[in-house]
Amino acid sequence: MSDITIVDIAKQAGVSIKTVSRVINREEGVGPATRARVEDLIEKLGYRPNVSARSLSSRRSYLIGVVFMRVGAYHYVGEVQVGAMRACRRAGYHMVIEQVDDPGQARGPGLEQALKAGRFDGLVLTPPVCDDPEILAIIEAQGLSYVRVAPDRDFGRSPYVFMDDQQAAHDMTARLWDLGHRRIGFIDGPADHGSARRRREGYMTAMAERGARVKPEWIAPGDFMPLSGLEAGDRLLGLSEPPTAIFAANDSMAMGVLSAASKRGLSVPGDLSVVGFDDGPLAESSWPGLTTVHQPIAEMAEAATEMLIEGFGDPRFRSRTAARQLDYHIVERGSSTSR
Amino acid sequence: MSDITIVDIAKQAGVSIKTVSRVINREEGVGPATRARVEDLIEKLGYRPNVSARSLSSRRSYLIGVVFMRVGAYHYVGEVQVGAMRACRRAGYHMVIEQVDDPGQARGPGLEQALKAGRFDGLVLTPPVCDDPEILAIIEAQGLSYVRVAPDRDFGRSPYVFMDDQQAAHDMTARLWDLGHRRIGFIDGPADHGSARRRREGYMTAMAERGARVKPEWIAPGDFMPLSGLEAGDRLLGLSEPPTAIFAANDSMAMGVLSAASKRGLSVPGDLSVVGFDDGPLAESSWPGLTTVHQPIAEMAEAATEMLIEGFGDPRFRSRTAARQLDYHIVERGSSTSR
DNA sequence: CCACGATACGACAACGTTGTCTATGCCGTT
DNA sequence: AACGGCATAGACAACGTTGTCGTATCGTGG
Repeated sequence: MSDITIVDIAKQAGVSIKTVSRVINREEGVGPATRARVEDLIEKLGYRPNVSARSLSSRRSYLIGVVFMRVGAYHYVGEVQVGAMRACRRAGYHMVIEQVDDPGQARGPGLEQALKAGRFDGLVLTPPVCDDPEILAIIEAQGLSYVRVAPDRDFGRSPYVFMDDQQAAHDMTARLWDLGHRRIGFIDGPADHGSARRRREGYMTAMAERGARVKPEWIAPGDFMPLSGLEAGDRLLGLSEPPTAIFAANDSMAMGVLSAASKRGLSVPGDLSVVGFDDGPLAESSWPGLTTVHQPIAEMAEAATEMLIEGFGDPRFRSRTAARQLDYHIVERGSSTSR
Repeated sequence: MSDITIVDIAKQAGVSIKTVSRVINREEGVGPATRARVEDLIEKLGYRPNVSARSLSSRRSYLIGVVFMRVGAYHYVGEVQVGAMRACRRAGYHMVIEQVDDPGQARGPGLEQALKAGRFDGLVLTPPVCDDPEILAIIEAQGLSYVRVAPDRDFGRSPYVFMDDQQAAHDMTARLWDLGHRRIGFIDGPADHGSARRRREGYMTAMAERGARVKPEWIAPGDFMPLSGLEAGDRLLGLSEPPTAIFAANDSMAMGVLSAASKRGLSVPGDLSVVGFDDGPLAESSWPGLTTVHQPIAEMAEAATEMLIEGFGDPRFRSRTAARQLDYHIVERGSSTSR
């Protein structure tokens, strides 16, 4: 760790520390010659401002917290981190991750302690945490800035970034229909997960628009984990009139359906079409490749982090909310075909 | 954010701020009565020490950096984070994640900038980053503490946590042999990945011990990604004398092998036994379930973080290295059977 | 040539802790 | 009674920045 401080730079440059501070922070009021001299010296001595001192004085920590729960695929959280990190690095921020321990005791001591330490300039909240009223209450009580990714409700409560899950699921269902499928099964996500709900609604709407009567048993419960996809697939395929296509609310569960099919000796897509949602790493590596909705997870997290750094999410302006919508697209692979 | 400081507590308790500081930090030299009074007041007013001030004064940031690269399964990084977070929370630390941008330009500006900001009390390095000489050089030049998880070389260079990959792969190979398999294929990991190399060596040793001549074409290249497992599996199964069992160096690639088998109409484990390494979420959700080596990833990261916080890894004592070994075990599922 | 505003910079006090050093009181010992 | 030693506590100066405010210096218009 370099031991040189702003004082050393100031001395050697023959200016006051305040002037050096101004140069560092790109403030006005420094002549071009002075500025150049100071900058050279900073470069030459390899000076780095001390973050703690800076934080103490300016009351900003340059720390962004990303809060999530590990439900379903690790992929989701991974992509969120990738996107948030891009935005953080661009702006010279660091990214602290805060994991919510458990769906049940969401506000376990861990998270609450961490939030109350008061270190964060702002938080990025991802589903399903972004819809947890207890957690939101804690955050707001702290007076923290936050931006949400794909929230499910309280849209006026904070800025957020989203994509149209419902429309995407609608499109996907329509595509299966156009391929000639009429008995289309759906595997649901966790009950309290907004995206899951919206995907189900998109499926329902598309079916209803086409005059199809969706039998209750066509919708199987799932929890976004692969195992639940296997079970749900097993259940659907065991019906007296099994579906000819299954739409899983995420890729992991779709993978489970592939397993369920192979277990029963059914070929995909010959005997059964299977489609998913996410376009994670599994989708392109399965055989056959999985037709799925590409969700721009990293981009959403990046946008949210950007908004946070730009000052949206500040509690003082919480009434002025903002939203950014990103686009999805369907990726056609081999797991679905016409009937 | 609470605006009460140590001064407020001191005033109300009728003691000096230093005494309050002592109570907070559980230092000696405070009478039981005084201590109780101060603690009550802290509790009552909801006082939280200001982290920046504390860092500035004590020269510790209470920030641990976890450095990784997203190679192969997201699962690995996820588990690392889970483990490191457990240790961090126990000790009141926060966890900053630092992603290495790209294998090629490992020390992209992002990571280097982040490290040089000098915020970290210490770093946890995971493979393959923990073996990157350039990154190690940067870290050591900064005088940073670090502990490595499953390093591949330079064992005297820092403390580390590990498990015996080679022995585990040896055991797994032996188990396949005992099931009657003689032509056992192996799918390798990335070339520069130490764990991958050790697993291959375990396989080679076990085969050699049993007098088996491993044909070069039995070892197929892979990169820990599922797609490479599919390709490698395809290749192995296309041999004129295909293996009766395939051991993939991780679960993701084993999943690819399952796909390759199903693509060729081979049943697992009837026509082919498949085993993996990791015991990630995929292993139990595939059909059939994957026989694999359970790797205690979270526990290794937790142990490493603990060591870091306890002061191992301090550059002043770098010569006094320490190592902790954790245990693996083989999880038997349905994907392997006797021949 | 003067007044005046703009520009460029500096002095100094925060920011809220911890580290170091010193002071006080009380006990047991001689 | 004097003393040493320990337990307890406080005073005060760091720590390295930024914020606020003040002050030279300079160019410019009248």
